[in-house]
Amino acid sequence: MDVQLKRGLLDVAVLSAARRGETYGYKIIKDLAPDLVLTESTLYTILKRLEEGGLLTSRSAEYNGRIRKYYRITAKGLARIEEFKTDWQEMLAIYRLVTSEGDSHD
Amino acid sequence: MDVQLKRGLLDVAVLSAARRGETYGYKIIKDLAPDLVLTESTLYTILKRLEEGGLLTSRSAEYNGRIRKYYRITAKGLARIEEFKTDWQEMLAIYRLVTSEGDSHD
DNA sequence: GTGCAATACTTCGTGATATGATGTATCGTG
DNA sequence: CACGATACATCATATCACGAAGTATTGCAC
Repeated sequence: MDVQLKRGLLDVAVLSAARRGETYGYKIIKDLAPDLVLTESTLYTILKRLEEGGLLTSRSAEYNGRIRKYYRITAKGLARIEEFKTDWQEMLAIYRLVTSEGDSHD
Repeated sequence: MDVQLKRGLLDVAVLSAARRGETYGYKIIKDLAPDLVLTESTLYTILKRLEEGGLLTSRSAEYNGRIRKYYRITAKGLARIEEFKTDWQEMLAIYRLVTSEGDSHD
């Protein structure tokens, strides 16, 4: 998929993965995998940004000898998803503009 | 609208503006204006990129004392729009993933 | 006839961001 | 022990949108 197109979905996709309950980076990658492919470096960059922005909170805990950083979505994160829904409507309008075959007006 | 979200549409929106016939920068801005706001610096950057990529061709001509650079879409540009339509289906899948309310409200 | 908005294109600098490469460390399996 | 999977982190790089600033002409109001 086109990188630029993907950009707008990355943040919200990660947020949505955290919406169903506490989760962690490696799991998010696996969970999104069928629909959205992202590498570790991309994901951890996003997680850091979302946490710094207050859209996610985290706690580190040891699990089976490995440290896991568990993320939880905040109210701000949920609000972000709602904003996305509004934005999507604008996206749809542009999508229709782009895909409307020359219906010859003007 | 969210900048990242907009990114994926800019190129194809500009291409679609050129699909209905030869057009030029300033006009594209006005034509897209209701649906998609973009400044001159953004648009001309995009036009340059699209031309360098062979998605548009241009010719400069004087119109009423001012120089206009007319753009025409190429086969490659049209193909890019078709690709976008495919990508959009993937976008839709992710959109549904993001907007599907928690299948169980716990 | 001067000022100002609109038309029209260009270039530069900056900030945001996705991603490959690389590194660290543990666990399970053959 | 070797190796893949699990798990997180950081750095360098390339791409890109956009504000700022510049150049130049037309047309209109005063």
